[in-house]
Amino acid sequence: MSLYVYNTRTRQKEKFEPQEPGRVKMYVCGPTVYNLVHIGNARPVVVFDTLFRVLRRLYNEVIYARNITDIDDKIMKAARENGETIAELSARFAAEYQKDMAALLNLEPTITPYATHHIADMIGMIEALVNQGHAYVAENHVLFDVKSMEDYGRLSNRSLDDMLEGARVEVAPYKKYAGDFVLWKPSSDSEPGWDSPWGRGRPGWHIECSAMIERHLGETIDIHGGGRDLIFPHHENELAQSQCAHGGKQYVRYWMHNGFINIDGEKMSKSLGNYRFVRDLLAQYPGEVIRFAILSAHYRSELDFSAQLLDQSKASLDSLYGALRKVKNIEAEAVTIDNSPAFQALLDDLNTPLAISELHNLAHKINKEDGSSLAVLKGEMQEAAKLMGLLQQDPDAWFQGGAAESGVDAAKVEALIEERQQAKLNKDYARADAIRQELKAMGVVLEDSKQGTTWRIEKG
RNA sequence: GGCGCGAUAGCAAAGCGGUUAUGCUCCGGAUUGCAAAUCCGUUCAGCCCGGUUCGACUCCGGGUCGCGCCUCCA
Repeated sequence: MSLYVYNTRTRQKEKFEPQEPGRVKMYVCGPTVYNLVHIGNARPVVVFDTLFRVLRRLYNEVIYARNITDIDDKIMKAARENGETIAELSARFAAEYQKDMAALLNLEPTITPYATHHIADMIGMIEALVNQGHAYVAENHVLFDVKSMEDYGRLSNRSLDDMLEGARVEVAPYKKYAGDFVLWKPSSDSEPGWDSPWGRGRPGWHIECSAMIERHLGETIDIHGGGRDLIFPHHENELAQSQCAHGGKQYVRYWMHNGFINIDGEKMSKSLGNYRFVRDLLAQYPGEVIRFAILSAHYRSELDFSAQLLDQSKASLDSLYGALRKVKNIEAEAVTIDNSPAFQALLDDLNTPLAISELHNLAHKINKEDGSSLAVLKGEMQEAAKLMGLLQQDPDAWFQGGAAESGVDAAKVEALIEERQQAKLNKDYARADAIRQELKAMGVVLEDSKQGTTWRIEKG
């Protein structure tokens, strides 16, 4: 029973073994908080939350850090436009982010470090790099000297010369070499800044993650995750900084990167104006549906987000919760899912689509069978689903969820069901059907069964 | 220009060198006072061209098409 993960560094699936037995250290790049987060920001969170759940099942101790970037030029710009400080703005959006991530049923990470709380750590690391000849000062900037590192470019599998050929950005004149990147940059009097050996300024993008990892997790961590686009330059540069600051010591053992989310077949971008904010999606779909949609494709694939995907996800969850509703009065047996196909699928580089299909298989068995096996099946299904953060609510709550928002009065529905029950007993089927129609008009569907009549909100 | 990814049925999406993926949808049947849910069954696959093999959706080569990254975008 071992976990296998695809390691970006080696470009193959590898057996996962933590550096310290029984203790896993994982870091995932969180958002820059200058706005509400979009669905693309949510994918790594959901994916690595699932990994976090799997790891916790396998190891005694899992330390999971997910940062908040609260100093950045985009934050400065947004704050200036709003007439507030970067602290106010970033605190506001960090809170909104936490709210959205909770709505998507993500667990709290063990640690949520903030960049601005680690300025001193960053300065310390930059000093170490300067002292060791891996960084230099030029025009109040401190730059990392990529040529001072033997195998810079290894993670993203590119040579320095290749990178520069396609570069789309002008090279700043103070750089010794075009590939050098900023560790520290000066701030004007009107810009946020911190005192440093190189004058008042602020950190470059990459140094925060390196410094926060060093502070909270140590020099070598097991897993570092994030979106595929972070491989270069962000993670390549993090790796360079940390490894050089630590005398060549390995920084990350397993690099994991999730694929992008597209919207109706197109990349999300400002120019296309097709950003999908999690907040807006949550107004239309339960968080569990959005989470299910994210997990319905393998994390390394691209995922096309569309209304159809969400509707299908909703339908699939209906089907799964339908089975759980059947056994809602049966106490689930505490089972070990070590050998369950769903768990095995997750151990194979987080194959969530396959794991979900196993959930369907279990649901199918529950629907079909009766008797003592149901308690075991229910236990297995709920345990497996829990590893993905799915199917943890009461089935009736699922089906009747959003009743209040849809303007449906549950008490009234119950009363009408009661009246219809009487009508049926009196063989007054005309009245019974009229009630069904009345409820249907309200968006309520009745389902008769041997155990009685249940109701649910019809998809709107 | 460099590096990399993908192409599976109406839609979404996996595993697998030979045996049903799975879900949604469509169609037929069972069940139901009616319906829903459920069950049973059926139809619909693997971009193109070669090669390896007894056998390829699965391995190899070539092509076509689509996509991503190449300094602050998850």
